[in-house]
Amino acid sequence: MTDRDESKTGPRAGGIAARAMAARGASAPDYVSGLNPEQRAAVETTEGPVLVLAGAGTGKTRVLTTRIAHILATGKAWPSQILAVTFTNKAAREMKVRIGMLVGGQVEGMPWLGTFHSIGVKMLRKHAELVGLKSNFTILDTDDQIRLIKQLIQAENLDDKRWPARTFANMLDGWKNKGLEPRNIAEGDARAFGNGKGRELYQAYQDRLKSLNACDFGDLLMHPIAIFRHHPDILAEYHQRFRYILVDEYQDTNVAQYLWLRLLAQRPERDGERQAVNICCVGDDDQSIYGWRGAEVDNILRFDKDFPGATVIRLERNYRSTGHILGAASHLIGHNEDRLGKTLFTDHPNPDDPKVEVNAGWDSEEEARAVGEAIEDLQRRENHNLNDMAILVRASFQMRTFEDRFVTMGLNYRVIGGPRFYERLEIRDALAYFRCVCQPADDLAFERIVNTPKRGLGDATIRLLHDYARAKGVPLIAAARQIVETEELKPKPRNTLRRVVADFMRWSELLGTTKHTELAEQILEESGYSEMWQNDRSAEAPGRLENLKELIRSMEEYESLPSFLEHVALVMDAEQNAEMDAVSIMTLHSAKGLEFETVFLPGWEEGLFPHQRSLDEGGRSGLEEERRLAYVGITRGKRRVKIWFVSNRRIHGLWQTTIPSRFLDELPEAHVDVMEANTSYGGYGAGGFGNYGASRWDGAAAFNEGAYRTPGWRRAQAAKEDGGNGTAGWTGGRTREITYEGGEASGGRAGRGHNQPPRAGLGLYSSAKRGGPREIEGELVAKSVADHESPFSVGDRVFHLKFGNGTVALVDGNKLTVDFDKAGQKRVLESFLQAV
DNA sequence: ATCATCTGTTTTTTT
DNA sequence: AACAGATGAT
Repeated sequence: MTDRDESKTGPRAGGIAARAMAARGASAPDYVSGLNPEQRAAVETTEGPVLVLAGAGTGKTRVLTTRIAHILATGKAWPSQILAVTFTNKAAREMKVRIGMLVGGQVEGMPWLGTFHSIGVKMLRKHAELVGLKSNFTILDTDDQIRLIKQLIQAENLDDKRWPARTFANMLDGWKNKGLEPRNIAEGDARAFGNGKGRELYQAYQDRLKSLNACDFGDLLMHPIAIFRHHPDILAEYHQRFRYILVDEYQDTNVAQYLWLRLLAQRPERDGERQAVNICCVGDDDQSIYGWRGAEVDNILRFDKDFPGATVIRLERNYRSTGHILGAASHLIGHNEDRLGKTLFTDHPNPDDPKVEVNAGWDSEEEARAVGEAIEDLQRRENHNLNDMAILVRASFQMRTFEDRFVTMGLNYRVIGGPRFYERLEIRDALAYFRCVCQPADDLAFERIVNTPKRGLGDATIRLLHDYARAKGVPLIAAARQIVETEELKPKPRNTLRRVVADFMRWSELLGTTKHTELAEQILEESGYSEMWQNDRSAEAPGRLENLKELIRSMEEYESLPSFLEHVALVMDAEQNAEMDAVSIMTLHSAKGLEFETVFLPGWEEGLFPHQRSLDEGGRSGLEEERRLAYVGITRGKRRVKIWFVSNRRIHGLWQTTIPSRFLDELPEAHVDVMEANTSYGGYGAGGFGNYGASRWDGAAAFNEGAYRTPGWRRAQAAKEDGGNGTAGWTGGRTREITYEGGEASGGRAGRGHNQPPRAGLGLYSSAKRGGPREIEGELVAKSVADHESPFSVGDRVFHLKFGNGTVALVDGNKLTVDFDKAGQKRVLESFLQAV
């Protein structure tokens, strides 16, 4: 190990260790005083393997950070001797801040606290030559990766439509997540792609990466693993260095990460004795939500075997949420079979706390509006900060509706993990320029910008350049430099290319001398890239220029262009201004680890949540992962959780009727309030979701069978039969009309009839008075659907809230085919139509 | 070489 | 519906 660390130089004055030691009290240090016994055990059991099973909100991060502070304070290790791995950059950042708070001041000197990937790069930079890379290798992002794969597929003379690069990229990712090299992948997998050329493509891809002096995300783990395996001396150095290893979110580690960790943690025997492995993994099997990305919950279950004699500590005392929220979450997650089984509890149950709310909406727009109103309400009436509220969605496309709504309302919001700064077109272009300057072998970057802005260097020229480069075996930039001295190109492109090459050479020379921010600016100016956007009259051009400025600004904090590029590749996410008061909108996945006073959970509908794809691809375990996601969502809330579902959602551009998520049925009545505006509410089991969407049951036998054994479901069934012919749900034609008018009346947004606030009494819960026809505002809600006697017949003119006017073309029970004047022919439910 | 139009695909989650 | 990529016209 060449870098200097504190084990050699001693604690620096003002360094973290020094401060930690100063903070240590004579007896029990005060940093443990606020801990409960389990937490304290997790902090103080520093020696040997420890597995902490930490339920949501049980102070997991606190334990981790305090443990580190404890190790430092007791002088067991220097900061540089602690390896602390987190799953996300956000988590790493937070840990740094919190350790800093414990120890006082900023954290410096924890060089090995970071994500698997950032630590991986750090190691790889040091030993790059061992895997055939140079220390300044580039990290490819998904976009580069796909472009490269596409080239390879074409080079193999495969049809790139039949064998999409994206698919292969996903396969690659899967293999690397499992720690598989080309020779190790399953035969079947290898044959499954590109006419059986999967393995060859993988190998070709790796070879190409090497010649580009690049690696992808997976390699940041794969390469270190290979190095550890083939160079025991290097591994031994790391063994010696890392006295303590801490791993956050252990349930989310994949096989590659597991192998990497195990190599670092398992020490060879010495004098017949296993050396102490001071590894502490913290996780929660109930929050394992990255199975689709190769995470193996199994890792957490196997901990004992990997590290014999492990101490297992359970944290079940929840400090975050109310009893109702915990009750709802626990009951829901109880439906999972594959779990270690923890039960969260709180010391402060309070029956006055608000129950978990379930709300119904007509469509996604109404949902957004209702959520917006609820937010304003909390703001106004309860004086809540927007910062204390979050909307957690299953899929990012859901965010847009909320954004649209909040913009018109003038409500501050902040999208977390949305379209990423560094993924924007202009940013990627600019970065490509910088990459070319820093890494002359970066062909992908060069290709990206040779003709951006348009210079007249089209396909033909690039192809020639490519061939030339391949023939000479040099990178594209080098080839370009040579080719302009030959007669290969026509004069016009040749001169243009010569200018481009000259530019890059000039910039490269400035790299060492000019300040990097100035150089960056200069590159964007001289290349004509800034000008390109200045001349662009499109609406987004000014924003793009602004982003470019922001890019330069954010470079200030880094010392050089290369180090900035590294940051970008790893983080991909720019800091957001956390200053202003704003509602957060994010996916459930990115919400993990966070908490909010109030949490909104929209989109609880079958197909969206649980997501259809999880169901299709993951079967039961897929469903269980979705349920864990729901659990994560609910447990983000400290005081209020408000769930929404709607009956219409636009998917792939067309409106679809949706039915409520099965997860709603899995919530315990005792902790849940079904928000209903109207008259009689007969309990949500009885009145409720079961009845909703009765029309969907027509062919949905599967829906009735199998998984549905919950009390709520049975009640729903009972109610359904109870209602007998004619009272099932809201399929009655008049229902729509009533709700429609209700919506208009209080909706406050005329002209958009389909928008309608929840108070209008959708009949979604069918406001069950058990056993009888239901009434809403004095009107009979349900009509017979049993005999399917449609009020419509072929040729009738009808109106649909989404599709507008049309003519009935076919009647099939309560499903009608309608030729809409504008929207074309659609198959719709009778209940969505009104006679005109 | 570049632009316009047409096609097909897409939308789960992320380091 | 929105977008990317491909194709054909200028």
